[in-house]
Amino acid sequence: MPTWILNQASTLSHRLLSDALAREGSRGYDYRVLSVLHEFGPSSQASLGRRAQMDRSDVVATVNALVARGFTTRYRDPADHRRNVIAMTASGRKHYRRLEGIMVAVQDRLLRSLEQGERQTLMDLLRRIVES
Amino acid sequence: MPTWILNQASTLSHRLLSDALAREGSRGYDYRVLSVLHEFGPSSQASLGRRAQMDRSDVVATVNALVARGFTTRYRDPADHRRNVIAMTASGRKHYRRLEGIMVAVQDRLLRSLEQGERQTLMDLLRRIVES
DNA sequence: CGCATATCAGTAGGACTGAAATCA
DNA sequence: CTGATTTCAGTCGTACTGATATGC
Repeated sequence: MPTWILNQASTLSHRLLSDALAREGSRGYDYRVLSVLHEFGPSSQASLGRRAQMDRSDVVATVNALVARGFTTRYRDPADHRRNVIAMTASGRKHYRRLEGIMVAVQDRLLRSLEQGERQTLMDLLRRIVES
Repeated sequence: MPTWILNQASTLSHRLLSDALAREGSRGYDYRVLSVLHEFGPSSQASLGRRAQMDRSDVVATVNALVARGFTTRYRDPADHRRNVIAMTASGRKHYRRLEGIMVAVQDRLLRSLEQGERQTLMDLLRRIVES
């Protein structure tokens, strides 16, 4: 069944990913938050959640951990006191680059049995499912 | 990223599936165990686990629930006292048929934006990833 | 003995909920 | 007031581990 094979592929992907990220002491949520910060710069937690498609409460926990490790800062937004501004530190950027490398390697490991064109096709089909 | 879009598709699939199964008071594990029993007949818990790709301890919990609802029986295997024999009851078969219908409907819902040939292609690509 | 099986207790990460407090 | 934001304390289903007991 499609749902079953999809689940198996996703489980494999998740295992490869979290094993690899764990070697840097990180998990999926860490990478997702850092990559949004990399792409969009300093952001409120709510916007991190929207862009990384994470729940608000998971953003809190993830940012707690990132701040504790010195990878991001968190301060109240002077222009809107409801918001926190989360920003990457230099060491956070370094950590993000390491995670980026890991991510690229994992993509290749996951898709190694497919040709370039097939990888494109797969992405296209999955995207259409998600966007339906 | 492939891992990301794959994860999104799988999350959508999982949501459709568990919402639909929940309407019959079941979860994914229930269906997986019942479908193995349907295909292979009475089985030990270890073989259920191997065939449904479930952990031994999750099989225990799932069979507990299925027995409690009268969908399967569990008795010691007279030929090998280490084993339990798990078998579907009549009401279990009826329940399984309901779940089957739900599963088929969910596949169609999930893949509704793809043509028949594209569904085949997708399955083929995913299978090759899993089998790599 | 080694190995397979079943059970229990517990862990881990991800997705999510409800309620409370703060403030634009 | 309404609505957005942050935080806390949980739940849920899935996947998995370690230890124990039993019996081939």
